[in-house]
Amino acid sequence: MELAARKQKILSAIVESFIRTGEPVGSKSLINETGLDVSSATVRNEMADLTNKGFLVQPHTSAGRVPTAQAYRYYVDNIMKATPVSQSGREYIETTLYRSADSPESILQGASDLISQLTNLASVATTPDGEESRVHRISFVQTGSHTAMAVVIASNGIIKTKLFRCEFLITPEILEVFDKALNKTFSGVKLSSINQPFIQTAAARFGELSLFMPGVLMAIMDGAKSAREISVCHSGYTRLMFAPDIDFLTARGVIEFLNNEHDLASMLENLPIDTSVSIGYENSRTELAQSSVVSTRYAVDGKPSGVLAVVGPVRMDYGRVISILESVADTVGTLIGELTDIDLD
Amino acid sequence: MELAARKQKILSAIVESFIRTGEPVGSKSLINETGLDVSSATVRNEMADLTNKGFLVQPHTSAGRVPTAQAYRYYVDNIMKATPVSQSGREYIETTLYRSADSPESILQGASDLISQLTNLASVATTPDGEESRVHRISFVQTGSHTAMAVVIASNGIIKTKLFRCEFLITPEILEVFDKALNKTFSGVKLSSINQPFIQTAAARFGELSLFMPGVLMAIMDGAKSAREISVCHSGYTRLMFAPDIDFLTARGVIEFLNNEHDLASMLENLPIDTSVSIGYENSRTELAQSSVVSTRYAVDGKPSGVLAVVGPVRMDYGRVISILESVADTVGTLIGELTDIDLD
DNA sequence: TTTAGCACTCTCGGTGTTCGAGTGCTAACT
DNA sequence: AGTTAGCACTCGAACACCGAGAGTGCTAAA
Repeated sequence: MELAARKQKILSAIVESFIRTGEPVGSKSLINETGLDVSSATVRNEMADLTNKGFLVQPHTSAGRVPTAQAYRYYVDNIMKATPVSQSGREYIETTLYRSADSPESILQGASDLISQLTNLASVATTPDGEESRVHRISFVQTGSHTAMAVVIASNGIIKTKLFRCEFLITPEILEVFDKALNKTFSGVKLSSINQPFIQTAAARFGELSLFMPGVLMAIMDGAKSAREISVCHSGYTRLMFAPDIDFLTARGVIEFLNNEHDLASMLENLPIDTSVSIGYENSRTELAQSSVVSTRYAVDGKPSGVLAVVGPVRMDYGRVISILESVADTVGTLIGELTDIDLD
Repeated sequence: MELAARKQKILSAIVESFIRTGEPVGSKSLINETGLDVSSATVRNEMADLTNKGFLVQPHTSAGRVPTAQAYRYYVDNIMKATPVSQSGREYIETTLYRSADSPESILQGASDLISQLTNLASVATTPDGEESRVHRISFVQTGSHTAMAVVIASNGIIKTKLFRCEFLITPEILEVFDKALNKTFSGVKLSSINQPFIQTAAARFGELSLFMPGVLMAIMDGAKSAREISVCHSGYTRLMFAPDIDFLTARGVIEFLNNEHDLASMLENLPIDTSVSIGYENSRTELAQSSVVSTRYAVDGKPSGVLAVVGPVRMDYGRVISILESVADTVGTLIGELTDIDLD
């Protein structure tokens, strides 16, 4: 639905004023604040129209108007211009993230921290999934007389370590045997196909040698699993409790939801590829009906992968949040790209 | 201060009733609920006395009495009997924790989760400090053409991995050289003495070889540092928000405090060795003035080390919480003890 | 189409008023 | 001397009421 120029101007002014002050805005004060060249009565007429069309509501008869989710939606889609991040802001993002550019997990934890800090809201980020990657190599390190560590190096640059225990005394020779046999079996295998049946077939192939291996095989399976699985980083839940318009129940609901790995992951999975804004009840989750979620995906080697998202009150500065998210997404994408490029032959 | 038998009985009844209901308790209702064989007037007289002595307060003239922190203190010290954990409860604790008995960190994260789940409150736990431990061994794993991982194995069983990057192409031979040279330098060295100066002296000793090593040395220093430092696990902050008597501001303050690694660590450090209860304003931190902290330390090989703690409303079931904490502490102590015993020669 | 004017509506903050739970005190009782 | 019944008193919670102020919708004139 397209709105006439003046209606749009008035709607925009209302949304911006409300985002700023959080107070319902009346016809008179709107004229005072913005330099609109019409009388309050005209504004009132337009407002009545916008109310009929579903863009505004009145908390009660004698109060000003408050924008509905539909108004925010229109504002975000048709009016708002993204406030681009300044040069110095970009540099800050790059240098901050570069400092934690060790592994995908630490990059994304850093990104989440950074986003939360810049927006002053809660933030979540997911690592790229590893469904398509393969085992690059598996190494072993002795950590004790009966314990050792398996290091699973995946083709997407993710490295996972798992400890395991053996009944027998571990020697360098034994680890050598493990290394040879297991790399032969696992190298190049897709992470997603390393499951219980695969492990059992592998064990069968090793014959009696497999008796020595239950711990190792489990460790590898676990390692492959966690290298394959998306992991969710989050940051700044307390900031949410300081955000305006967020009362106890809302904050509690949102934080509880964000802490529930399963539900959160399933929501994040379903987010679109582009930057998107979910306002209030547009969110599928009732816990988020009082909040908005702004999300985007970063691209690794041109392919959209993990998501970066911000959760905050409906009344937030969408323009600023979107541009911060997109800037960080850019940087995260390149950093992770470099990680995978350089490391593998 | 010792109280006469009847006074003590009344105080106890008031505290227990208030813990249960959260309502100020009056003389009449107290008689109804407990089987006290005196009249309400007598109870009133005793109550007036207890109020003078500072054990009770009235929110207002015509309300019942509410126990003060002093009353809880007296109750915890003189009246309360610890509710021992049942046999099945103990078994549950043991089997749950055994499942995550890989490393000290995972044990303590598991312990924190478990405590929070059992008490329905927020919980924090710290790993043992590594000030006294030494480097057992350092191993290297190649992870890419220019990257590798240093594995620092400490004498207390803590294992830390750090990634590093080299300008030159890494080969197994180079890692071999690193392994020899660095284990010679670092094996047996106290973690606490591996700092910037130590690294610099070491680098000087390697002569021109050290030019190849800045990344490795940094990785080792970082690894040693994180193996030495106490790490704080926490769990169940959302549960705190569901606890009775915890309003938005209190919850926010407490959670913000718990999220501040530095402040939290300094509080935990100063906790006594025995099980202790800090009630309301007894806490040094103003953020915790509305809450109570119950804490204990687990012992590894007979030596008190990390702490387990619960944070919750003043009105909590101290007996239950204390016994849960102590049970978990027992199990954590033995599990960590086994970890360090078995793994080193 | 815009605007001035006006009657109307509804919240907010302050002010009684009632009701009930709980108290402290006193005098009688054991 | 300690305990208890009785009673007057206190204070907060709940509710109704009121006036001020902000904002509206409608109408009639520009």
